[in-house]
Amino acid sequence: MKAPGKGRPAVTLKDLAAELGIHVSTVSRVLHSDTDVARGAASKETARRVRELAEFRGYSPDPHATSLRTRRTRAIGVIVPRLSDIVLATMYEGVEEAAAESNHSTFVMNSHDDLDEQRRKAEIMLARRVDGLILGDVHAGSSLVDDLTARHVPFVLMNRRYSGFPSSTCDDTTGGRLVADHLWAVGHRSVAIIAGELYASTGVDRTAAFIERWRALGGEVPPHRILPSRFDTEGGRQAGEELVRGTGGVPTAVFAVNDFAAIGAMGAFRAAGLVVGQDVAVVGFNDTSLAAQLPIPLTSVRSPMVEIGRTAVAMLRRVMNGEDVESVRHPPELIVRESSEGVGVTAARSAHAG
Amino acid sequence: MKAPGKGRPAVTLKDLAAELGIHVSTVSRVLHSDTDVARGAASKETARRVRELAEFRGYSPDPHATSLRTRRTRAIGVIVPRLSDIVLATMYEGVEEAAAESNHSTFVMNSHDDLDEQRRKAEIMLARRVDGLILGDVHAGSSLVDDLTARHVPFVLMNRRYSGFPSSTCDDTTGGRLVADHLWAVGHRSVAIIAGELYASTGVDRTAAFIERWRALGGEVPPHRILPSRFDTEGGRQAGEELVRGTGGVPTAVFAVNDFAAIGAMGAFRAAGLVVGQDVAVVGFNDTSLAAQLPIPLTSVRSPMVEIGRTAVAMLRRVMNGEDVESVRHPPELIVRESSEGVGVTAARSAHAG
DNA sequence: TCACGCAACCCAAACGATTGGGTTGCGTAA
DNA sequence: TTACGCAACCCAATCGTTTGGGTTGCGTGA
Repeated sequence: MKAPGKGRPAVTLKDLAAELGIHVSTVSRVLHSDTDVARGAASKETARRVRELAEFRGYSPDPHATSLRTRRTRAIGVIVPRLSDIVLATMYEGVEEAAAESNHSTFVMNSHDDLDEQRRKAEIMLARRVDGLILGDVHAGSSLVDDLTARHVPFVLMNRRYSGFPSSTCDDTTGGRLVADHLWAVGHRSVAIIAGELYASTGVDRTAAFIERWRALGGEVPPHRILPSRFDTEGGRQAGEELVRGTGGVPTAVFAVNDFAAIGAMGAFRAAGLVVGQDVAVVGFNDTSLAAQLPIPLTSVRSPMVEIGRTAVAMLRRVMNGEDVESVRHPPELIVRESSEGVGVTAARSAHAG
Repeated sequence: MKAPGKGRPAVTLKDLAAELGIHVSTVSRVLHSDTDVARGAASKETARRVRELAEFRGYSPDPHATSLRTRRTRAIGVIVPRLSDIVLATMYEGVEEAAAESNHSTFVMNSHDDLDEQRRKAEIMLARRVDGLILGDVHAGSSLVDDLTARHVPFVLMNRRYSGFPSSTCDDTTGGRLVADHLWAVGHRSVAIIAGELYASTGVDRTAAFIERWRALGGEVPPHRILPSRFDTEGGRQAGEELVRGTGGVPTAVFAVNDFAAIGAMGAFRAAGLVVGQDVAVVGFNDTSLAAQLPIPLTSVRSPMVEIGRTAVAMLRRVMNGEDVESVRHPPELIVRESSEGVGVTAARSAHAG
């Protein structure tokens, strides 16, 4: 197989200037002004010739020379727990889109939700001289955000919030309430929560809001029915198995703060001989593309993931301009499907009867 | 909320040199030699002082100045169809890991499997002056690879192969055969294939190998039982619905070239009142983390996704060095689960009987 | 008539790092 | 004694852009 080898030298401002017989600074100014002539830098005619030649030769400014001179890179760094989590990958799509629209490039890195790795990755990005950071993996109580602030690094949070710092998230509080209202309305009274990681505001907020609303409705969620978990299918399965094994019987409804955890839990229930949607209702969160297509379609709270990513970029741009920004909590929407619908009533009723 | 504002100026070689009272070139050479002294650039004692101060001041070389001078960026560009596809996201994790180990950064972009966008993204990466490209989205017959070759851009392919160019992929041919052997052994004789996009070697190779092996075993796959599809759950559902609607009855086994398509198909079968694992066997591909946790665990072909990504980086490094490289096809492994196991025999038998 | 303004340019110093080629000054072999 | 080698440095050009500040030369108002 052929080995392509090195690329060829690119066209520079100097090349263009030489070919046109004018000075590079003139070329530079022309190519930077969007108007016809750059604040008197060149005649209309010269400007036209410059632009034509640049186009013809396929000139594209060297980003390193530019960055070296201007001290900014038009690059933003994004850190997420892991891109193989569809939720974060989708948010990143929004980030990439919005960044491209404002002529920025993005670097992404996985931190695997590890504190040391978060720091390490942030340092790598800063060493790359990114203009700002988007953190999608902030942990409750992490000192990283304080350090970044102290170092005057422009950044915003995404996905998870952290009080006192600007973030673009789903309104997880509303999301949790929607689920409580739904399960209550369908007739459930005995519920459990697969609550996610304790360091992630997503799981914490969804759980807290659910509980609060549930109480307001007159229900109760006993502590042993609130299970911290990983956010992936494996985590959901473990929590599901624990619920099946647990004392006091299986609840009639389970709220998993994440679709993947919900899927894992469904697996555990099924392995225990329970039919999801009949014996036990399951609700997830995020309404990833899988939810609707599962063998038993999953009720889930739809969060505007792409929009969350886009907003994060918009906010970061303002922060980089030194402006103040307010956090944005995007409203979610409950999508009811078979896993918790209609049949759920049966489970709840028979549980009451039994 | 506070607006962090701009970062502060970083330490430069000049700063270090001034503080030590020596010339910046000496500092540069010291910091670049891994040995005690740099080919006689400084005394042991000076070298020590330089390194100590650099560490103390937190010196990190400006990548733009370096790139400007050396004409290389230690950055590699990665283009994938979409990161929200767990398969590509996982391969990218391998890429990121391996790149970090050899001190390279990576840029990823989504092309959405659109030819124009592939070109556009590649141009953006080249404008960013990446040292090389990893393409995870090559289309059969695409001219992009030829153009890149003509321009002497170092690149390798990942995930999908393209004859004549170096690639790191799963051995999809073997994968397709494994599935054929398995379904045949379990007793199925009436099968269908949800074949994926026709421009992707993954789907094409898996399908072709399955068919070839199936014929060798004495079976047959009628053309109307080979359904091209998108790679996501929606695509699988559509294909599944078509199979259900189709003339000549539903096959007893279905091979979807992708786990997500398999999940979509399972949804369609279930909606039609068929029980997967009993009435119809389903096999997926890639063994994503979902497969094992589904309500009906999915038989799937495990492909070493992280390793495929890592290998792509290793290959690209060689290409960037001007060396020749051979394509690597990573061997897959069949993981049999409920969706096609045991019970499948029943379906096949009763189909024969009926 | 003459200075003054303005259009249309040019000049050169940065930005931070790398690197081929010096320049010292000292020890030592012939 | 002298030249030669070598260790330990320094010098300056260079990568491609940007940008504050010139310098021309021509038209024009007073």
